[in-house]
Amino acid sequence: MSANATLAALFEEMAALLELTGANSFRVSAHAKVARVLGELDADVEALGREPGAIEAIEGIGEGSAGRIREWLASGSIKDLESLRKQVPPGLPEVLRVPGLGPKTARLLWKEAGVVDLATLKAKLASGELLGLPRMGEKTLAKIRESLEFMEKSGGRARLGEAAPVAESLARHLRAVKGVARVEVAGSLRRGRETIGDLDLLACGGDPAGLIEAFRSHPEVRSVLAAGETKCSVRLASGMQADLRVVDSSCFGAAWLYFTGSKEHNVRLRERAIARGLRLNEYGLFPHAEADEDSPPQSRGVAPVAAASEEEIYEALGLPWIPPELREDHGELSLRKTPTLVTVEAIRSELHAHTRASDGTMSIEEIARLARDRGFHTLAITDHSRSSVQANGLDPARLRRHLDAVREADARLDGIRLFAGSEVDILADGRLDYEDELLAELDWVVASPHVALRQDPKVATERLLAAVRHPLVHVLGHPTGRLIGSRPGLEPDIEAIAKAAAECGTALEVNANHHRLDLRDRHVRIALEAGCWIAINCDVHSPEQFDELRYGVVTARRGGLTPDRCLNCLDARTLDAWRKAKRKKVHK
DNA sequence: GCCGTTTTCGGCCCGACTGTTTTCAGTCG
Repeated sequence: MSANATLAALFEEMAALLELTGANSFRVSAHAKVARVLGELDADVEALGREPGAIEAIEGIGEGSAGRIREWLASGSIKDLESLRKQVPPGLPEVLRVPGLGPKTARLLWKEAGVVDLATLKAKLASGELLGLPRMGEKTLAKIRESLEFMEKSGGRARLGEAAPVAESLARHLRAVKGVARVEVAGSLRRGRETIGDLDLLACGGDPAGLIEAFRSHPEVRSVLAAGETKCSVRLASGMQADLRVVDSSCFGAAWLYFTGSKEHNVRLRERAIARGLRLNEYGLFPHAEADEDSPPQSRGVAPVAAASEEEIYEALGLPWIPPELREDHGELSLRKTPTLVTVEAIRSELHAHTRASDGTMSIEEIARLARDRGFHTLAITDHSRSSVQANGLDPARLRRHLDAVREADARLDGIRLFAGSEVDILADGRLDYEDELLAELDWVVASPHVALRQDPKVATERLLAAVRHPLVHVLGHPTGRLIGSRPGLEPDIEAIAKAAAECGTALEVNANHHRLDLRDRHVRIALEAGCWIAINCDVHSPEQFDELRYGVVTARRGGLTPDRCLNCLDARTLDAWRKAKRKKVHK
């Protein structure tokens, strides 16, 4: 684990321990913020530690935390953390992860009932001895039991590609309710995060009670967690939680903004509102409350400055509309105008696809026709190379016959250009899986790591650098090889890879498969800052995988990708020229 | 603990829902 990730985990732990010792809540959230900032930091905190003042310069990290970070970098431990660990049972922080169970309750259970971890919590729930503690009635205990059960079964977040279809099914179901004007997805799904904790939907128009009734009666709903007049939370059969809010159409924009988040982005907006003498909530942007009025402005009939659309709220705050994918408090509030990010519609080619020759399910002609039907002008056929035995990789003789077949199809089919290429394995030592002589015969080379994905980061960096600098490679495919939720993959120095890729003109791939999303969002940002070309590829093996494109696009958008830096947005002639120029450039 | 178009002290985002309350604390997003 990198120093950044380790320190993020330690600050996360400190925040939890502080909560459990009953520390000031602002102190707790300050630690949690330091953890978040460290986790998302692009720069290496170890390197920053060597520059005086560099750690303190990071927004959200003050003198105290910077001191603790340096203490850890120098000694490998943090005194304050060690002392907190002595005050709290080591298993207690995991009790905080039980949904519905917060710091106050965890502390109560610990101090009053001797709960020290999930195991003792479970045992004491079973024995009935928790009943009768302050605020611990039958219903509360039943909810805790249910939450524990849920944690054991599902344990975590769903992948974007699994959550999105479920949310869309719920939205369609709600749109069929009589009188409904609008139903939209919000939350981390709208922001396009690679994993989703729960689904957020927003609706307006029609009868709120009818909407809530329709929501809780969707066939996927297993239990209802809460249902009020405007809000309903359910647990789905998949274990995921889904929330619906019903709002008035006059404040739909404020609600959509609010429930899209992120939480940190919202906090920034509210701070900005206050600085302008305004007050922002999910009902709108209002003139700030007078000192003696502490009830919400909307309940006093105060007219909002803006509420109906997100655009007018941002405008009233002196901001351009910010695409949801950028709402993470990563500096987006300093944007002067709305960036033109890449879209699914702007993608005109697929540059990484497999046929039956290796491990795909389609013939050359079938996949070519599908690509053409989707409006693509170019498709790169890139079957696996010989080392990928499990994927039926092609040896040189088979590859040459396959190239002939692709070129024959290219000549025969109208309306689509086929590149005869390969997805060539980057071997563990950085060599490619075919001789240069053969690679030179290919129109298109995607080089990807498939084996030795637990390499030391320094070795992995050298390995990928060798592929990026190879004169015959066009694209570095799924650079880290990670699989979300199941395989961490390589941890190369992405800045070094990006720098080399920019110099050599090699494109870096955002693999759109929802298990991969590799490069990930923050890597895309690093690549763009270095000046790289990006390719968004579905890595198609079967027809439905063309539909994964949107996950790749949204990931690239989160990294700030504009169409002018995206290979797949080039027109056919320019792309072909890029392909040829790429090899000439490096051959010089 | 962090931070600064009132500030180096005194703030720090805001409302819905639930359960156990007889007016509200706790949790969540």
